[in-house]
Amino acid sequence: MSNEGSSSSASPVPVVSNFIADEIEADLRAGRYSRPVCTRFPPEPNGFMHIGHAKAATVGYGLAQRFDGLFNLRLDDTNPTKEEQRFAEAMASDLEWLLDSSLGGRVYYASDYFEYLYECAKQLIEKDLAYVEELDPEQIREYRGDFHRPGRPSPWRARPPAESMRLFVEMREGKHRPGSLVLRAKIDPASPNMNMRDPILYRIIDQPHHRAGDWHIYPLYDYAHPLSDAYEAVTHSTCGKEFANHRPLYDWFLEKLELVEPPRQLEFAEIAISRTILSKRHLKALVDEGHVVGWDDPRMPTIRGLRRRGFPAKAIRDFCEALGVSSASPGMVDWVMLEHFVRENLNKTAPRVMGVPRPLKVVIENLAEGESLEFEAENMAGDPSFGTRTVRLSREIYIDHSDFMKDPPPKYYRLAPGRAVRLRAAHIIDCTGVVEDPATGEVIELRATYDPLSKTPGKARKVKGTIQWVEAKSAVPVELRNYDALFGPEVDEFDGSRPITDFLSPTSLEVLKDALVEPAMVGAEPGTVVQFERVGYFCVDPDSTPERLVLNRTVTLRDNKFRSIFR
RNA sequence: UCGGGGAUCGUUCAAUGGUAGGACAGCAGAUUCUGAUUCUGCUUAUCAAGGUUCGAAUCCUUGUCCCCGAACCA
Repeated sequence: MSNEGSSSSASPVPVVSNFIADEIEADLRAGRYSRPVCTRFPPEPNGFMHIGHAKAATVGYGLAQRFDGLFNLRLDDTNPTKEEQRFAEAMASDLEWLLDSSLGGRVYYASDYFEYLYECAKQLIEKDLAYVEELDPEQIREYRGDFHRPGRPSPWRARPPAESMRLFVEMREGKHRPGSLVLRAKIDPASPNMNMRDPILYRIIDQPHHRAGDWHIYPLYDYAHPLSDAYEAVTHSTCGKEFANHRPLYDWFLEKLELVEPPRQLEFAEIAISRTILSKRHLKALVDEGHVVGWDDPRMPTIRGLRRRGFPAKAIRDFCEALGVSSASPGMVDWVMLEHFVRENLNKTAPRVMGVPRPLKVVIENLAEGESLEFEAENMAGDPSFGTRTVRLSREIYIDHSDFMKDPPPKYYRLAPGRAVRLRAAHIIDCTGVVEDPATGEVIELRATYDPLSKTPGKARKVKGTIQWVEAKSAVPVELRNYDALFGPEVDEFDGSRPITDFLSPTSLEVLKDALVEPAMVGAEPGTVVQFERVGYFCVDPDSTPERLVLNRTVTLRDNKFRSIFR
């Protein structure tokens, strides 16, 4: 019954068509590169991969596929105070799951280039293109000016290269305190582009690196990134539009170090998703403060969370593809679009099974105690390859509370006093009585009769409604975890000025402990996604045991038409 | 208003001087042993004003609005 690997069928090479593909195409025609196209996805390993990373990853990967090129995962671990090895390893495995493809060993770390980066910095010093700065951080900021005032040259800007070289080597050796010295590029203190006002290349951090070992100086992004790209033979370095202002600096390093066939930085619009927080800092807070069970909590927008909740990798990829790649300003895309692709994928892959979230007992009066009828139910209507399962109808069954109304509105097709519905895969029943709790007036049991002819082709009468049900005797109790949005609708206004917990949705998790499912679910492996007909998709949680089934609701089925009858 | 980027259905992405189109959402209808799926049809957009042109979302001018940038973060 497991369908965990259902998305692992070889997917055809995606046809990527966007303005970045056009740029690459033009570079290829111009013969700009004598090496194959190579793209990369460069996350900082300071948390788990989330849905916000997915677009950047799939764009880079899709481009590489499109041009029959190479794709690298590069863990951008240049700041040992924020990064951890466990995050790096999780990112590699999450990325392989998302891409449904092995990275073929092309997993690299910026920290592996530290020695190379260090040598390049020494070259810049020799060329009098970098100098060791002695101003403290506040002074540097003061000298840098602002949007309206040009910066002033630092008094240390004219330091002879030999002296900078000596100090830089000492920095590496740990002979200076953090904050006391810094290596800066000598570009233009008065540039209108703030990034060009003698950017800092190296700072002192007295902390060993979790991979690279005993270092005292660490390169900054702006310096490490272009050189890492070049070192890996990347040709096209895609990134978010927020880095567009950094492009001149990216090019400056490659030019001054005289690297041949330098990579090109190409920016595209990243996108935000409604009702979703993608800041790793805030996601980390939710984990650390215990608002969720972990990074893989099914409510989390992390890849692991979505996976545990049953989102297929293909659905996430389809979603990213549908977003497209543009140079327009980043926008906000609706979470329901992601859900659409989840439904679209699962509709074709998730076996059908019946389950009742809120059981309501029905006694079938014309079926004697001990008597029962058996039916073969299709696991996927119209697709015999999914097989069938046997469902049994006997005197006591359960239907869902939502499928009965004492006073139904017009066009309500489900069960009501005196009305008939079909039990999915079985007979039509007529509701003959309602048993209420005398104290509360709540409906606690229904009486019904089944129509023996209603399973005979040609003789069966037509009824409008078909509902799911389970036999009382064989029904299996299950813990259903119903997930709504982790955050309330007002979270789109979240700007960090108030605690993230203010935006948590109070109803994000509803646990239904008395839900019942068909015995067919027993033994389903964690990760299996099924569709409860007429309800939604559910994924077997890793916490699930053969004794106690635990299912996470993936997404509900669309029910606009049903809802509309109540309007 | 220092620099950079951008503005097309409610949202998102196309159209690169020649019929403004797709996807999501929405609305109607058909089919249906899932009110699902599937199918059919429909509504809705070029920021504004000028200009060039037989013809402008596209080119030019002016204006308006939005996003990014002043970490020893990435």
